[in-house]
Amino acid sequence: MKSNQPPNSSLSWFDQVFEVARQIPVGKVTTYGAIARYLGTAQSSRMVGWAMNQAHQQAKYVPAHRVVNRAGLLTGKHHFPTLVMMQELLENEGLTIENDQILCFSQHFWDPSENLKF
DNA sequence: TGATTGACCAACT
DNA sequence: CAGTTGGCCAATC
Repeated sequence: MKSNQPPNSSLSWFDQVFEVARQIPVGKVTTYGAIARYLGTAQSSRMVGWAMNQAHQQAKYVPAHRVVNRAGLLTGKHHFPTLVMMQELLENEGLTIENDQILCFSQHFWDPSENLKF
């Protein structure tokens, strides 16, 4: 263990993913690539998904259900306690999901680079 | 200790 | 037009 964990300065790239994910407003969704791109590493979108895997491990609540792939598909639903939990959560926030795909995805898409831009 | 995987995206062939 | 590979950071085997 004891990987290369930074002492206590700025958050790691990994922790920044959780920070951005927590900033997603209710009823909005974003993509792995959008978060990765916001952090400056669009090609690291795979790690965003891996970060979500560790999301439940974080002390802070991370709305991983609001993070989907570029096609608006609930690719990460399989990692939730129940397969329908992710869809239920999104539908509970006013979204419409059909066949594991978010309808009107572009309308509910929330880009951190457009809302969290400095 | 090194190699592999992981909820993706984009470019190249 | 469709299939394959590269890439990034961190964790697991």
